[in-house]
Amino acid sequence: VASANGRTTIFEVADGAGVSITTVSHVFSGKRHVNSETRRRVLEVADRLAYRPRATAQALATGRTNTLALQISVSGAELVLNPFFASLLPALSLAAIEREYAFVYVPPGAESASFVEPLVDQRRIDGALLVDPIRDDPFVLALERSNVAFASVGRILGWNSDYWVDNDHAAICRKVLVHLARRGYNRPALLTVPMELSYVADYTAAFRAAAAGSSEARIVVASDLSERAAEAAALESLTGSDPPDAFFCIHDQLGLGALRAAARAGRSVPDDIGVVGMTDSLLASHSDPPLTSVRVFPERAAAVAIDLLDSLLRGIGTNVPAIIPSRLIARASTARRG
Amino acid sequence: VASANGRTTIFEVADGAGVSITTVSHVFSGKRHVNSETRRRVLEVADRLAYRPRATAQALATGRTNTLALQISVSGAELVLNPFFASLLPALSLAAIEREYAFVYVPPGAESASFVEPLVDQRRIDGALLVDPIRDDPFVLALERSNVAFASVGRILGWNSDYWVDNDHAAICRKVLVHLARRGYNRPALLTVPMELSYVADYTAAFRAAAAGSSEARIVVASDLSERAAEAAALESLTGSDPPDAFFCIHDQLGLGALRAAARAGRSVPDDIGVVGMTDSLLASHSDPPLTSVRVFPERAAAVAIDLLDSLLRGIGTNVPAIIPSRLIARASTARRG
DNA sequence: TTGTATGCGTTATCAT
DNA sequence: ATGATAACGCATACAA
Repeated sequence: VASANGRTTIFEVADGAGVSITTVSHVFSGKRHVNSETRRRVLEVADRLAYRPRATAQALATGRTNTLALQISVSGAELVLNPFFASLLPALSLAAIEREYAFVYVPPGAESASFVEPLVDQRRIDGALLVDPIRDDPFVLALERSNVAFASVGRILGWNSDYWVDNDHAAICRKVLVHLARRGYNRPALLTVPMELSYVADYTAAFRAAAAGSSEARIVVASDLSERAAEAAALESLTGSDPPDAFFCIHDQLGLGALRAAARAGRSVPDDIGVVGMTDSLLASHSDPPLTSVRVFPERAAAVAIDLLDSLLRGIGTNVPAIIPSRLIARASTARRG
Repeated sequence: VASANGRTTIFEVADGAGVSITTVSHVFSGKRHVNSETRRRVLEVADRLAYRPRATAQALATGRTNTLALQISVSGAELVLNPFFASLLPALSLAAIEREYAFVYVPPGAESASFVEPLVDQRRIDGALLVDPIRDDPFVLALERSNVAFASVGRILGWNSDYWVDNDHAAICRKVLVHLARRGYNRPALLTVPMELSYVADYTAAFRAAAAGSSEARIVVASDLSERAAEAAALESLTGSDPPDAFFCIHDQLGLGALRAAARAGRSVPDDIGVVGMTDSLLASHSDPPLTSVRVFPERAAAVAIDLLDSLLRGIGTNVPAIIPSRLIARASTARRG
């Protein structure tokens, strides 16, 4: 019993079935045809001995580990609050499973530097999937240096590649602006943050493009993604000259800040000020008033991203960047009366 | 250049340093003494050739992969809302890194069944860490069947093991009841859910134990972890006979439900009804009124858990279950006047 | 359709 | 203090 428990090798199966290890190998890999009667015998013996090819031996022989690395560049409160990220992890791992990859999780930031070295240099992974990657992250640098393949959800600013998927930020931006205009908000501001992420850059660009022709684009920058920072920045713009009558916030949390700023400035939401958030997190439905937000689809993005990486690793690289559509969820924060 | 890029083997280093591969191996493993001058030469050559021992070859030779699996049994909204879980993932992986383990993430539930087989049977992992494990989960069953070592955060109900860490639920329960009593709430109810997790069972037991002697323990069971379910259950108890004057909720989200129930029953919080939540999530500080809650320390739990698993894998198993302390954060929801 | 023999890059067991 | 060489368990080029 003890010897049969997982310690069976290809030799014992070959012996038991009266064939060579080559045949056993091919029965499991399917890489060459095996007589159906022979195959049946092999499988029967393998089943009886609870045989499964050892992944470590396969890895040494083939040079491939069938393991991918995953890094999500955001962490802490942002990760907690954002259903896009929270769903992405399980979704990505499930998508990888279907392609028979195992998944190593890599924490973001400088603290992961010591992790990156053994992972990349010891060749424990075939490739990596990066979510909202940052150019100077130690992991990204290591992948680049060691020439390990990767794909990303969100582009890497300053890096040219076709291997990424993303939400359709430009379309989202247009959709939101149309929504606001229909409700009579005609001086919308973009409430954003100074972060070096592609989606941040995309919103700024899309907002500018949409505003061109009308007045100058109102862009309000909060110092970070916190509600407090958003409140301060929004309040300043509301009390300044030419105040906006709506905020399109690139995260729900910023939206909460905008709501508070409106209250402190003595304006009512939605009558005086409209507020739109992003990612449709639980904060959006629980705020007062509930926040109009944009729902994104992490499961879809995950599946597409793994597909992309898989075909890159197998050299079937005819893919192009993939764009995932999203959906506007209208709530009270933009339900202006009359 | 191309040949030197990560494809260097122990042979080339041995050649370059004029020693045997045995010596090179020992320089890197430290498993036997090497003359300091020899060591210096070896390291110099290794550095020049960018040599790192291949993990796959090490794994085949030693039978150990230096990879751990991690499974968190909760997902979706619960994972999003609960800072304990959200911080646990990065914290666990960092703790694993320090022990030189890579980390494979295993999604919870039946969908992971197809994942579990290759991971466990192909011996890709040395051991597993389970967070709030469930007895019938395919992964847990596979580990058991294949005799793979594991430790857990939270016990597995119906499974006897010393390899777990947990928050000090009994102490938390006492702390909360003392807090409520001091504020004059003397008919507290436990608001819980019917889930087969050790912490759920622990709270029920601790609450019963604390209530013994006084009146009978008031235990209100919501059908699930949602705010809506909590509201319904709490409302029913408030409108029944012998209504409670406080709710100790085993999750912040249940606390939000209790707040709504109080409002619908025409009671004010905190004057008529006190409410306490758990895990001190962002929902707690953002609710109206802000929720008194219990802060737990995932980073600490993570480090201890990895330690435990590591020593189990190395056979240094003198460890005992570890209990992590927590902290009560008092807010307006229990700030009864007078 | 199947088998033989070599390679994958280490670690570990003996030697010296 | 250091070496030679046999595992480790599979995949695969070459043969038959």
